[in-house]
Amino acid sequence: MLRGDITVAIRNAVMNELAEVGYGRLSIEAVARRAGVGKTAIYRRWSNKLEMVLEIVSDVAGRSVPLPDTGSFAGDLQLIMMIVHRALQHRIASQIIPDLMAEAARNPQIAETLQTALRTHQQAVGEKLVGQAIARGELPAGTDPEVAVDMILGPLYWRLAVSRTPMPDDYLDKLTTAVTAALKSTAETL
Amino acid sequence: MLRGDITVAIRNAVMNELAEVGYGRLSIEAVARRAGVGKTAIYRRWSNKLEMVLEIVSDVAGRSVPLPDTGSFAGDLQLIMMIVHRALQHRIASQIIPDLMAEAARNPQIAETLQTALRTHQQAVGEKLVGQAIARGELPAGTDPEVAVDMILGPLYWRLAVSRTPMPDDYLDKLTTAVTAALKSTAETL
DNA sequence: AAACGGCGGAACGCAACCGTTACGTCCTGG
DNA sequence: CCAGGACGTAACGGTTGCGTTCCGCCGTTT
Repeated sequence: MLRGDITVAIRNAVMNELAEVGYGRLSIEAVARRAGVGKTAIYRRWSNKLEMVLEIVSDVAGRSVPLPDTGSFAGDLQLIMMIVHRALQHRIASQIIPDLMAEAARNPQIAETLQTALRTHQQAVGEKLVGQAIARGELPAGTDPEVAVDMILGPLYWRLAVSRTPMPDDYLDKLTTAVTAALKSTAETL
Repeated sequence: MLRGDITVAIRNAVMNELAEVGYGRLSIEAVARRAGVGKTAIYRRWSNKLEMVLEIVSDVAGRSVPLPDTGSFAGDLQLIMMIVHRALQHRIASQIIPDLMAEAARNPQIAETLQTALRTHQQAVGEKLVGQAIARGELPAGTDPEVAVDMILGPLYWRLAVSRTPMPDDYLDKLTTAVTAALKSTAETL
């Protein structure tokens, strides 16, 4: 019975408000103002700020990225890099994600939500990527998917969401090369 | 004329409060309460929350890490990894840093402070590290110090401050090996 | 001994937000 | 045509924090 267009307006308002002021300073009243909506409309849908944000964010984050399978490890890696690169370049995402990550460090409920929304999927992609590459003989058998995920996401995240330094055109290529070399080397130490 | 012991109490309170609730929710009153101090004592030293936090944080962050020179690239790298690892494992640091980084994305003044306090120094370390390694012939001449810094800090930061997954004993070793291999490869693509 | 000044404590007026309630409007379905 | 329900608006009492002011205490300095 709740009107869909209003729910959409609220969802958008939450995302934008989250990007602008962060979770800590997000207020229901500001969301209502921004959405052009009464507070009542919000409280009719969620019972408080945390529940509202978690539901909305996990819904957005849950839209899963397809597992890559381009036929070669280099192709898969490049694809993932580009997807993450695009995602982290979105103004809203690049504001919200670090903010929620920081918040997750002190709020177990947020942590758990992000965990299930992101990490589970992340892990699956990592394992598939590495598994395929090993099967094709492109990576040594002992390669650790966990390290792989860190090596792939870490530098990109650092650069785009933390350091926020402008990224030269050839940067992504360099990074792809570097990560490939890095992963090939990890198993050799065993 | 301001009493030093009280200044210290306030500084500690700010750091702890920052770790617990984050910048967004940090309140002067809570700091005063925590430090066992009147609000007046705080306003006598700083004129508002932002100024207070910036002064205190940049003071702490400014304590510079010595430039590494162990004689070999592998040694330098391992040393840096361990230093960063230790730093990011501190309860307070691992809470405050992501929080301020997120805050910096929307507050230019915070961004600038962190920039001068961290990035400048970071860059110097990166350039020295890579420069030494190139001089020794351990890295190819075209190696990009910027990529190097991202490859070194990115995965560690991701793991310790974002993902917060427990770290196996051999993880640092694996990472060191991987990063070394990664950096050796980057110049080859030129 | 007296003056100075930082100190904690308490209270100030102001603003924002919380979560709830009451009201009047509008749209929809029976 | 009428009932129901979601809507926006407005107000509620309560809480929290701001930045300021005034007080009385107490250790230093002179």
